[in-house]
Amino acid sequence: MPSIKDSPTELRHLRYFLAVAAAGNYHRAAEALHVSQPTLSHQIKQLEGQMGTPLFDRLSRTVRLTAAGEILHTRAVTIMRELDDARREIAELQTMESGQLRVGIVSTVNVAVVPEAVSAFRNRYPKVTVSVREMPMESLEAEVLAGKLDLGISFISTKNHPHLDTEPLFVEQLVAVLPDKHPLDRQRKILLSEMLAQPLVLLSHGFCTRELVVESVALQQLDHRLHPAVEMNSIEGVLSTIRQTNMVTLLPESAVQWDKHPDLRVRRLADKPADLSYRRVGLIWVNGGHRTAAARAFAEEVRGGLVNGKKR
Amino acid sequence: MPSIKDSPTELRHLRYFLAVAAAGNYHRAAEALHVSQPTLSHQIKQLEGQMGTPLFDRLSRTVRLTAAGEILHTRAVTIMRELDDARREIAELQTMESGQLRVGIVSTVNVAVVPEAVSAFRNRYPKVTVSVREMPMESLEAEVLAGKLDLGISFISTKNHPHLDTEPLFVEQLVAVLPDKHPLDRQRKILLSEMLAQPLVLLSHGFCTRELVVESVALQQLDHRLHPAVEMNSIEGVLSTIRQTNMVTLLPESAVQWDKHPDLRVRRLADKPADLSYRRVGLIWVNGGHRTAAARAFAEEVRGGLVNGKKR
DNA sequence: GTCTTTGATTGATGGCATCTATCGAAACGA
DNA sequence: TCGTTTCGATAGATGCCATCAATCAAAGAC
Repeated sequence: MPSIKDSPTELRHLRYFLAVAAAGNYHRAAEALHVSQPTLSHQIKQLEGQMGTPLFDRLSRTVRLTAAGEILHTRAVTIMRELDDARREIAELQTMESGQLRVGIVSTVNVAVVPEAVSAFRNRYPKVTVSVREMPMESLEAEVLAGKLDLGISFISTKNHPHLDTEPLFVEQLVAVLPDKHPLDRQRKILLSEMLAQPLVLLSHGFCTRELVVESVALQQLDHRLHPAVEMNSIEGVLSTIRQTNMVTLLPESAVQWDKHPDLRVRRLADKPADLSYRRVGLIWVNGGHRTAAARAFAEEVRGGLVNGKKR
Repeated sequence: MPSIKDSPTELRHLRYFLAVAAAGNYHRAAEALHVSQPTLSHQIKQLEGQMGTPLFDRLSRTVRLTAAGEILHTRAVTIMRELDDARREIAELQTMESGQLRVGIVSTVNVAVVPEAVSAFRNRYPKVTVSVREMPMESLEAEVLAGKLDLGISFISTKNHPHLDTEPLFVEQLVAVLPDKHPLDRQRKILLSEMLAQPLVLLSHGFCTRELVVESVALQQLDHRLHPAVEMNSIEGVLSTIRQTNMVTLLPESAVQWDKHPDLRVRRLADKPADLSYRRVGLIWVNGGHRTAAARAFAEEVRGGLVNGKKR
């Protein structure tokens, strides 16, 4: 099969064309381009063939653009500038002199880890636009997969989507929260079963932290059914209620900035770790995908905000 | 010398890149491009190397643009459109669906030849902008040479600029112009010397038609010195003066639309042609230059307006 | 006139885009 | 769970074509 090759226009043609137009002279243009003059002649002739008309008037001592040449010249200049711009823009993306970072998180990590990381990241890379969106774990996975998020911080487990790479950050486990001078606080150890025997204030169903409590109970196969005395749909509400009613609650450790509540007592449960439900919180990346420089830097900030897998 | 080749970006890379982005799949893109899939892989990898970052995320069943890929994509689309536009614009120039025609003329040809040609040209190619500038012969030559005019209509002689190609159109020679019932009109023949014996109305010095008269006198080596009775600086003025004073004048034949002046008598001089100065009027092109389609078409109109080298 | 400078032409060469063939991974279907 | 299919990546061979050196022809410059 005699392949009909008509050698399409290449950027090389335009580069040579622009050089000749600038030099007004094949020899000097060839010199500037570090190619031989016959090469230039050949390529320009080829370009003229592709355009269907001469681009230069070969006068005795100089060459000059024809009308068609003028048209191509303005276009070629634009084309070269576009390509340069693309290169510069991409380079800026890598050095994070521009670009955006889109992070999706589940609400519990928004208390300390993420705000700190965002702050540090913004200080270091002020030109990068940061978007942090709090959302349910499922949407988060979907958006990371769809490329709408550069990075996710979510719960990770063995049954995460196979196209997602995960990296554990810390373990989120239940702590007992007691008002000051509560009787349980006098014990050296507090067990989950002891907490469940108390009148409890819990978050409403649907909150993922509430589900964590449910799972913990199920894990211990306690015959207690979970009977919260009060249900509320905000963490702050739960905490205020505890203060004023002398009741207690169970919350994930990282869901609250405890130092803002010095009047409350926070105690780890003394059950064996295996007996406690907990969730690993971690980074979520697309499996084969390119990790944005900004996303990588942000992940580093998040890791840096944690020591030995615990906050601070 | 081991030449350090870093294979610059070519349009081929962008074409392949766009095809992959559009297809979301190397194999289908390769099919659409009529190249093999390994070729695509190789070229895209090369482009990614040039950009310094991956452009596609290779996911399991599909490929997707990275952030850098998105940036390059918008630029590449622009680049391809620019090139297409250039091609289309140049094609329009050739088919005269656009463009401009810049003609320079000496004033004598502006009477009949040029207006007719302009009219015919505009009817045939209404999309082409026509610019006709009347100017002295010297400026005209300079501007044609400088590429500021596509075509000139001027006097031509052996001593025209060596970088100008000329094509004779017609010969402009002196005619005697007499008012009705002037005594000279009764003669079968009128000689230049007889005209010079009359009281003459002539154009002022500086008009090229006046110089033609001077040259004619010099050519015949008549000892007459040229003593015009009246000098005027407009042809219409000369003609009006003749009507009212019964004087006569000498003018180039093609400088006046004689049918607009039925009351005047126009007589060729009966001298041997060699004795008469005359000017060949013709087209002037730049020597090695590209002749614009519009200019060629206009030249054809001019030629068509003349028969046997005479008007009409 | 001679010498220089211009772009065009010619024929040879090697770099690189392209091919075929193959691999390995992953998704899908039974 | 095991083929089967569908991805993209890789390896080695091939041939087109950009490139070069050498040369030519024309036209200024002196």
